[in-house]
Amino acid sequence: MAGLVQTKNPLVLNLSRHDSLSAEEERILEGVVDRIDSFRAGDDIVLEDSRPSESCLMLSGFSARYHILHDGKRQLTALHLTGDFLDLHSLLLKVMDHGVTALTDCQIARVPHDRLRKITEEQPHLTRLLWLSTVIDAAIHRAWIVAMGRRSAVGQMAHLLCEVFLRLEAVELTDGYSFDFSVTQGEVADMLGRSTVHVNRALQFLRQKEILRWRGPKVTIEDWDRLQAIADFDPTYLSLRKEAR
Amino acid sequence: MAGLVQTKNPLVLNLSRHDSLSAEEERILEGVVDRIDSFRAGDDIVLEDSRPSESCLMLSGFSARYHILHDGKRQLTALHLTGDFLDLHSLLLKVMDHGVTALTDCQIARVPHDRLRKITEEQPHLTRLLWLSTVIDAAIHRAWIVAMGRRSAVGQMAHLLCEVFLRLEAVELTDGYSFDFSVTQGEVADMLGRSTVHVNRALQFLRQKEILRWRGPKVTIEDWDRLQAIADFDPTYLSLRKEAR
DNA sequence: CGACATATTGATCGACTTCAAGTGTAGTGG
DNA sequence: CCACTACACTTGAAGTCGATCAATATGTCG
Repeated sequence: MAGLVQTKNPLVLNLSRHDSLSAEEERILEGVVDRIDSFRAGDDIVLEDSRPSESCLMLSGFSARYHILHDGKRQLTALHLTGDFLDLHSLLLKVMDHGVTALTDCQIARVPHDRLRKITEEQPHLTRLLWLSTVIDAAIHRAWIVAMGRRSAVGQMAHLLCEVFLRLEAVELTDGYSFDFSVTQGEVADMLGRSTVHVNRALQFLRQKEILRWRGPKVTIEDWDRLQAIADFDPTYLSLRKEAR
Repeated sequence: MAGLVQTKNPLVLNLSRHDSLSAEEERILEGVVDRIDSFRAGDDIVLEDSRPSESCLMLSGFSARYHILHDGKRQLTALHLTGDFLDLHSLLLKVMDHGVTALTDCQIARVPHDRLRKITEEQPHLTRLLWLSTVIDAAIHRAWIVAMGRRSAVGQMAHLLCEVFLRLEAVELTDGYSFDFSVTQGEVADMLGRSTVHVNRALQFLRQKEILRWRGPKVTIEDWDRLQAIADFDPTYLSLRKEAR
């Protein structure tokens, strides 16, 4: 269970990125997590069409929302890393419109819906911050739509890497411009909506231009400015500024 | 101003699609709309990077969220019709990460953020329903991502039409399998992330197979079953069932 | 009618997919 | 320590989908 030890509750860390929390609010969030579960890479964490009675918070690893089409094709619609909720929206949607799969081994904390519901009854400010986290989810969806629709494969790849870097940096999982991102090119292809071969070639392009290194799980951004330029990247949508919400 | 007359407040109609409202809640929603504004096709309703102090609710017409890339390409990331909020998320995001443009002439109701905020302080159930509406937005985003990434142009086109039909039906703007949808093929192209020419050809395919008719603003689905089949369409993500939230 | 936007069509081009090997690299068991 | 296996990554070739370019309708509105 190495790597799990954290000073603060991950939910506190997550929400306090966007606004300050009172001591009282922190106390409440401490009590909201039920138990912790582990998953192996490839496991399903949440099933499509299920009706969860708790939501899942990532403590470590990477997971992704996915859809499978009738012809067997898969599309990932979101990537989750430490601190992210994977299915907070199930509190309101009731029925999952997608599954969630573990891309790497990962640990998640279970947050029972009745406790979240109690927060919505009694803690308006915390409720708004939880709401905010689903709204940021949606902003990321929009950025993906733009990238899929109107960027080249290389631009889209670069955009994803910019996003992942900043999101990991926000939870202190980067080391300079390096970070662990142990997903396969096939999985990246399913995020981008492209073929594995093409993802491979986009990465080769970025490597050959000395913008990126990616050996095994370790990604290093060698030229952040050019990566951003290729991606036409604007980080606004990640809402990484703290302000009163 | 024809067509505006409605028995119920549009916000009541919107939220009561997903759960029942008390008389008290309906009364509160009646008082939440400030004024009504009109826009002409092509107008910007909300600007990217702005910090709105009110959110906009569609009363009539069609509008869309959009992003413009550095090279001038445009991608629409959401389509809004009667009853939809275009920027409810600005209540929490504070800064708009996209613009909203009027695709047709349209009327919108302004809902001041301070009144919405008051609801979040005092009305947990209404707050959850507002939250739900942003969460459905996100579910639609995911459906678009899947369609862009893993469906053919024809499948994607069919999927969009299935979605628009059901959403319009939910607000009683359909007439059997017909509805008004006066957007240009260029605008559809910007929703799908494809070229105008290709959208034209996808539509011709659907027409030639006698699945669809589309003359001027009027769309008629001639074969709903085959349209759904081509789209591989599952309406779950639209959350069109009423249940306790 | 003229002006302008939108829709349609054809031809060409290129990005990306698919298919099919081949090349690591890590893990397993003898 | 060395086969042997299993993935993942890489590469090349061929094919296709969809983009782009360029005309030509068609339609609408003043």
